[in-house]
Amino acid sequence: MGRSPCCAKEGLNRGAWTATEDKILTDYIKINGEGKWRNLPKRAGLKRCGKSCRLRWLNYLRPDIKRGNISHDEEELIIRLHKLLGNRWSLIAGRLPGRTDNEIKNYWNTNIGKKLQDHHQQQISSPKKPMPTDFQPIRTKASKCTKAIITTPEPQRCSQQYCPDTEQVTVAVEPDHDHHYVIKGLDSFPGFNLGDDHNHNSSDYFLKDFEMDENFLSEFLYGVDFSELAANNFDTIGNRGDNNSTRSSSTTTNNTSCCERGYSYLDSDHHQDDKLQDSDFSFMDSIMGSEFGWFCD
DNA sequence: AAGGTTGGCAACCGCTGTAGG
DNA sequence: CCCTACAGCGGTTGCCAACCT
Repeated sequence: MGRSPCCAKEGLNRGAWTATEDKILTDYIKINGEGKWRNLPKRAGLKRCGKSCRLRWLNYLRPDIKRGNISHDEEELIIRLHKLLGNRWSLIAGRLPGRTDNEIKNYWNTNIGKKLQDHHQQQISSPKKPMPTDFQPIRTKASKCTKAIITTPEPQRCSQQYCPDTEQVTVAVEPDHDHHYVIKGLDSFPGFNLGDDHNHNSSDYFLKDFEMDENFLSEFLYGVDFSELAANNFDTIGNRGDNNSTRSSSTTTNNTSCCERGYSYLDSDHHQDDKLQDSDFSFMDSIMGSEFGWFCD
């Protein structure tokens, strides 16, 4: 039916796995461990291709697979991660213990994606609640942030020399000796020199866009326990009594788009510590937004 | 009751990145 | 540097049960 065989070899089983095949595969992996998928079928005595064995193990037979429906918390987490990561199902699954990329992908396609589509249709016919205007994840094939575009609500504050046509300023972002990403050269932008001006709050400035190369995002997210964050209430990401995590608390209240509501780097309280700390992901709630109230209704 | 339709999910395909020779 | 094998990933397909007419 249109689908060509996974492995061109004749005599290999295809389609649904039998209980016997499952047992053979499970027993083999228990003894020999995962990996070497190509040789596994022959060694285990299975008439399957290696790819098929790997998939069956990872998506179904693995002992740590969580069964049952996706919970509300998990769903919210999936939405937020998808907003951040796009269709990087394996990355999303990595933050949901016991869930597989395939499961999340299927869930998205059959539930969440449809809800979003329905909501979009509803918005077109009778707009009620605000929906993110740029409902697109940020670029995900990225690994090192090299440039950031910052917007200010007060364009006139920005020197023409640096932003001749718009309210935007592009600055360089470089890793320091501790591998923290630092926005460079802000002091040279008169409009952003906040050293003697403490009247600004963190909602005044926004990172609008990022220019990144590979791995930046992965490094960025490394070590964040999203399941824990989910369990402790999404709205408090980065603000759970952590004195160093106050940057974004005031950035989530306006109605600007999610990108424009990105991490406010120029918080006057922290201008002397312009670093993205490894453990400080307080900007996440700004990036991912609190605009999903409409979804939960 | 029978046939058609839909939705959910498991499995497959093809592409890509990476390591090793 | 090139080639090959392998593993992993995301998109797509097919099966089947539930639902509808």
